[in-house]
Amino acid sequence: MKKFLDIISEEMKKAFEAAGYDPELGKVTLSNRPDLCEFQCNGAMAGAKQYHKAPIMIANEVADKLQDSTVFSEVTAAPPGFLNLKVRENFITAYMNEMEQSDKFGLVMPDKPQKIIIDYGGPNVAKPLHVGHLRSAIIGESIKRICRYAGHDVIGDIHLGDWGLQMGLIITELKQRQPELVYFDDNYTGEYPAEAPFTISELEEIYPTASAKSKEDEAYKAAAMEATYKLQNGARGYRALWDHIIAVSVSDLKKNYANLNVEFDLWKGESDVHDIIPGMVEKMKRDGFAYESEGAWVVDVKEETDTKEIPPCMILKSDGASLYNTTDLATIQDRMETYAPDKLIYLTDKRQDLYFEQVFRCARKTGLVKDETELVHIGFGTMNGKDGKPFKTREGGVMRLENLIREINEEMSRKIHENAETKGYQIDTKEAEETARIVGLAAIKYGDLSNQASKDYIFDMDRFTSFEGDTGPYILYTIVRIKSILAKYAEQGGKLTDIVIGEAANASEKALMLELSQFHAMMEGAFEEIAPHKICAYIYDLANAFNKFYHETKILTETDDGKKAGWIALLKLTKEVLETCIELLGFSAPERM
RNA sequence: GUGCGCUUAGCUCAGCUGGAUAGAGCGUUUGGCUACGGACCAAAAGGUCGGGGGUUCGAAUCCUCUAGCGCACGCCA
Repeated sequence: MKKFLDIISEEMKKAFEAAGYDPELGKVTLSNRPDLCEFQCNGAMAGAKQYHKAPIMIANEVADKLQDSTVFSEVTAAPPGFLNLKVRENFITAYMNEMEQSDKFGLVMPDKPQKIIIDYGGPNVAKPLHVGHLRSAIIGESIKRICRYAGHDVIGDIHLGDWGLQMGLIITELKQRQPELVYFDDNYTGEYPAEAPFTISELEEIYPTASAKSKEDEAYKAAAMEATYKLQNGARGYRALWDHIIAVSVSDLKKNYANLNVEFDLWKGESDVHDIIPGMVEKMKRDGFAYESEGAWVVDVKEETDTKEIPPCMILKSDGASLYNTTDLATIQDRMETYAPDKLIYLTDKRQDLYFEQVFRCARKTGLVKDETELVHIGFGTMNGKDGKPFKTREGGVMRLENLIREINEEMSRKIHENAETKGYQIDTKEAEETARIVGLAAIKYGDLSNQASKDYIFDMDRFTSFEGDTGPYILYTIVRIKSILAKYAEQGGKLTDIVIGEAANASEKALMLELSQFHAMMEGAFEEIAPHKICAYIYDLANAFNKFYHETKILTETDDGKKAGWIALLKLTKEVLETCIELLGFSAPERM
């Protein structure tokens, strides 16, 4: 169905045309003076110059044409030339009922869905997730869901760091600790054990140890580099060991991401494109794009219109080894060949802006992607502590993600028990724990997503976990409250199906409907601008509109059954929209809290 | 040095792509509970939108200069 603003704009455009003016002037926007009107049109002022007429005269003429409009109940011209609008109750109500009956509330699906690959997460195997991985996961997951909801064919790829020196370091350390393992016996030809010779916690301890040793011990570092080389060039035992490392690490990662409600469609990594790198590099050399510079191989990516010097994109280091760029370029090639996406979206720290500019230009120039393939880098800001500096533990170290989640959950759990106590109801520990997990996740995600992704933001535990104000828990509370009313209504024998929203009886009810009617425009904006924070802003407004309506309206005690059913229908639609939105943000609401 | 980004209420953030009196939340002050869930609602106070100049009927928004802060600038990822 058409966006509400488009429908009423059409009505306004007809009026401009009927009055003898350019219909394009009839664009209607939300009112920024809710005390005066619901919607407004500023076209009269924009057209004043063109028609050599005072804007108020134009506005008056247009308003005249709308006096018996079926859309507007009120059209008034206000100096210097504003058109102040109110829509008819039956008109907005019909729109509400159409939303309720339509799939995705009537959101228009694209004629031709795009194939979109989103590259987010980006953890390294054998290293625990820390707070630095949080934003990529949260924002990426939400963008994936938004694109999918908008009707596109979306693939989320975690893009594991699974092929670099870190793997050689781990292998080297393992060899030092357990040299007797068959993986290190070059003459071994039998099957390797199915069981990994280490657990995830051992693995997580091995890497930092090895990394520290390599920084102090040259010989150790050389051994690690050799191990990396052997692994990448097909040493059987190392490859078997690598398989174990990946398996142990990935199963742990899956568990951690599942706790965040983050799911990847693909678990590909750097290792998957290792084999196609030589061919890709050769082709770039052959096609004359790559040339040798200071011993390394690079591709020029500067353009005439640049206001700054863009350094060339390096594809091979002077020692002949590949680097981050090489892997990313090869991954682009692989994705184009395997999935032929229309769009590639990357989520990383915004400090990589220039880097991705180089990679994208290089991919375009060397023909890895088609001209029409969109390459997008979403650079997000840093998550800072209350002091405005990058988030750290109390001791000053990097905080592990699971510790952060645990702290949030403990805080949530405390509040839930406290609440149950003041409200005087029993809550068993298990339910409290589960609810704390759900609400805690909403607190973290909403706190992150409600800010513009590109900006740094301050992670404030007290603020995010608060049930008041612009927070995840407040949104959930509103949903839970609606659920509670709907459940009571059903208990009293009320039907939740085949009910129709009635005409608004008061201002707050109409305001709620108007808020609901903005869903489509908001979703379009969130998708086009890849901006989850727009969803947050919307549901916050929607929750406020609902709470105000709720406060003024006694629903269950209403004696007019038709009226009551109409309100229930409106509540149901509100709940569905809210739940859809939080689903797109990547969290959900509990049954009670 | 060059480039990019940011600067809006005491604090944390919006601002629908140029419109009327710049909005929320937290905090502060005040009012509303036999509760369809008060984790709510209503109201007050709080601003030279970093600063200067320009574009025009009209600027937080566009242009320009400038200050402060952050970040990035070939062999890390």
